[in-house]
Amino acid sequence: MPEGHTLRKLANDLTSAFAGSAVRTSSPQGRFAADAESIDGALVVGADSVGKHLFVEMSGERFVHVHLGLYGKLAIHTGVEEVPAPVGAVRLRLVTADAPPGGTAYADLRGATQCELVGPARRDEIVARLGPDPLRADADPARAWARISRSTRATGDLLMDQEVLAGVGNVYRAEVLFRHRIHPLRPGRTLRRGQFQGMWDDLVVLMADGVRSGRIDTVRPEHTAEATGRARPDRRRGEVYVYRRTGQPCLLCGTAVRTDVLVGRNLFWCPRCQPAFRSRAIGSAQAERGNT
DNA sequence: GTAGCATGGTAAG
DNA sequence: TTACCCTGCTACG
Repeated sequence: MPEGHTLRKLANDLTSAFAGSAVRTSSPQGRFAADAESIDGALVVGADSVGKHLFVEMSGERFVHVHLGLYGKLAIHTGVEEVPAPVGAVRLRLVTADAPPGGTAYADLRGATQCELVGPARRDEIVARLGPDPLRADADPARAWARISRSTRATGDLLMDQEVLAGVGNVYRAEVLFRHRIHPLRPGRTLRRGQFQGMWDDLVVLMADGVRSGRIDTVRPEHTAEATGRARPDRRRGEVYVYRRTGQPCLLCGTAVRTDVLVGRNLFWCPRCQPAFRSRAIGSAQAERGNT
C-alpha cells in the first residue's frame, strides 16, 4: 500500500537493518545493473522518505532514489542465515556484506516505477518539487494552504497533487475528506482555513498511525465494527469509512457510498455526510477568510 | 485458470 | 489520453 506511510516505514526499517553496514548490491533483473555495480560494497548511511519518494543514502553522497508507483514492493528481511535466490523481477537487491551480530539482512525491490542513482543536487530537485509531507516534522502546511486557498480545482484533486501535499494517496484522500465532511469536488478556494487545518492535523495523526501499524485505519473508535457490532468482511485490511465501499451503507448514516472518477482516479464519498457544496455559500466562505 | 483492476507517476503521442 | 512498470489480489468461470 504505497502511500506516504509505507515509504516512511520502509525508510525506518532500511535504516535499522542497513545503516552503518557495507552492502553488496545487485540487479538480478538487470535494469539497474550498471548503477548497482557502481555502489557495490558501499556503506549505507541511512534511508529517508519525502512523500512517496524513498532515498537510500550510500557513502560518497550517492542516493538510490526509489518510487514504488502503484504496485512496487520493497521487501526487507533481517536475521537470515542464508540469502535465497531472487524470485521474480528483482530490480535491486541489497545484502549486508559482512554478517552483523543480528545475522544477514537483505532487501529486494520489485515493480518500482523508479529506481535510479542520483547525487545530492538531483535529490534536492526532487524534494523541492514536493509539497509539505504530514509525516515530516519540518513540514509547513501553510505552503499547501497557499495553493489550495487560491485554487478553483477540486479539493479531492488538490489533496492528491504531490506538489501541493506530499504523501497523501487515494485512501487517505477519501478518508480525510469523509472525516471532515467535505465533498471531494468542492473547490479548494471555498474551504475555510480551519477546515484545511483540521484535515492537515488529522493527516499528521492518521499517517503516523499508518507508519506504526503498516496499514490504513481511519475509523474512529466509536464507529468501528467492534464498537457497533457490525460484521467486518476482511479484518486483514485496515478499517475505512468510504474507500472502495461503493454501494455499501455509510458507517454513520447508512446512505450508499458513491464513487466517481476524478483526474483518472477513483473518488469515494457519502453524499449525505459530505453534501455537495452550494455555490451560494462561496461568497460567505470567502468573506469569512477575508478574501476578495 | 485467468482477466481485470489497484494505494502512482512519468513520458510518449 | 494512453502506455508503461510487470505485483498481487479479487472476481469470475
